[in-house]
Amino acid sequence: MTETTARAWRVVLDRIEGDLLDGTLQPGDRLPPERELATTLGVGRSSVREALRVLEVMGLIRTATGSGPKAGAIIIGTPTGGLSALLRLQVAAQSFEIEDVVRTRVALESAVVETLAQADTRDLAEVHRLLEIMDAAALSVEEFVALDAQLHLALAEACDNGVMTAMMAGLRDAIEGYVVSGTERIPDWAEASARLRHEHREVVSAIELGHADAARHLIADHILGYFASVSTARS
Amino acid sequence: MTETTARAWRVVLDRIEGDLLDGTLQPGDRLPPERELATTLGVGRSSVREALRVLEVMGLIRTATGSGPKAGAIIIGTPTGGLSALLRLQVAAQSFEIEDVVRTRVALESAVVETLAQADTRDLAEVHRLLEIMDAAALSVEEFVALDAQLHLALAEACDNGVMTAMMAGLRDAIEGYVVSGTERIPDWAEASARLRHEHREVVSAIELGHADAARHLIADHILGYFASVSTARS
DNA sequence: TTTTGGCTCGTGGTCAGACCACAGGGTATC
DNA sequence: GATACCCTGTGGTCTGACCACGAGCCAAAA
Repeated sequence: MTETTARAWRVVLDRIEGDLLDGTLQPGDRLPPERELATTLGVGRSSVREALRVLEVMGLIRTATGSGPKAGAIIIGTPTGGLSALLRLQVAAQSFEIEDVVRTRVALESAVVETLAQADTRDLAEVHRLLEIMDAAALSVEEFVALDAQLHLALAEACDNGVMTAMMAGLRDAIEGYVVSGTERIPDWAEASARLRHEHREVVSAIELGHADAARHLIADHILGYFASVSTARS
Repeated sequence: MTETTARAWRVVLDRIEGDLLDGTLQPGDRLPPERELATTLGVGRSSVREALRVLEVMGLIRTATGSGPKAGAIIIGTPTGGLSALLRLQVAAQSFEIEDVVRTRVALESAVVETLAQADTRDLAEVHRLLEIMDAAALSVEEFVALDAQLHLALAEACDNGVMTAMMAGLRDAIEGYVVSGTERIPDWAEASARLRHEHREVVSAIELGHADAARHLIADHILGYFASVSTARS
């Protein structure tokens, strides 16, 4: 009864979600061609495309033109991009406060470092590699910020939790512009970056010593401290 | 030059995001009509619609037919729905593990209760209301699960952090099906629900006593305990 | 004058058809 | 046997058309 009122693209979306849930569609599979989906579901091709567009932006499918096995719409699982886009847009639309994003990052990263500190084994090779790079070279502000993002992301990835990794990346992305523009308010960048690098190493040390609580507080102070220094003068 | 390679709908999406960022578009504003956007940006109306569909699913706009001030596409900020849809789909596509979702919930809710416990003032009226309801009535499993979701969400809302609230709601939504079907594996539901209710009250007590660490551990055990009891036999 | 009924118009929702660009595979040619 | 060509299937896009809906307007009726 409500099927007639349901919008056509939602029919397509629900169908695909259903096929995903019951295993009809698996990661790596190809979706039927748009034209076929349209006739199968009794909707127009444009409605199918609207649904596919949503799936694409959310990182569920990848589309390619041409022919062959690599063409068409293929189920993938790259949640990071979609999460980033969503959070970025919500920040742009002012439905998310920067402060709330930062506090959420603190919550997630505290859990990350706590988990890492309590783990029996951990692979921090990438983290150490980034620490070295950030110390070695004379970096521009933009390069430093980019590496910093990579470092925090590497910590999340070491945790081997796809959800947390994706969320951290998304949250970071959402406030990327704010972080970059915020560096302008820091009077002595050389000193600030030295302090940030030192805090990074302290966090990693705490993790490797298994000091979970210390790591939690260090990372929280690290993040909050940076944003406090950046938001001194509120416009 | 790359404008020809950039896909048309992305042009629309980028334009709207830009207008959002520089304040040309504000929450509550109406977007130009689809046909006007199409001619303005030099793309087809279908491409405009694909972009608007993405914005709608992400919770950034609300569309309505008809005429008058309430019609058209209006900027809103309801990130919860979009986040839920995204996480739900990623879980369906098996790019998110249930276990990772649960652990992320633990991380966020730990932070929530810690923040509440450390706060000078807090409004837990809704939380207490839900606690009463869950104790008073003889609830079906579905009702109990729904109320439990509301309770956890109420805690997040008491924290006054839009990002965390949206994420918690989304994470909970994503595994809703799993939670409901998991109740079947619990042999003695009456005993289990009594225990869950008791744990809820313990958490709230710890918050109100200002015992931040205790609250953190209680909520973590509460969530992890439930999922451990539900996933005894892995298929 | 006031009310009421229908009319018009602008909006999103949908569909059908057409064309293009692209990539792979098959086929004819050298 | 190797190469160049065309054929086919795919997504990407545009155009035009129609529908449903809702608000505002205007004329006819009370």
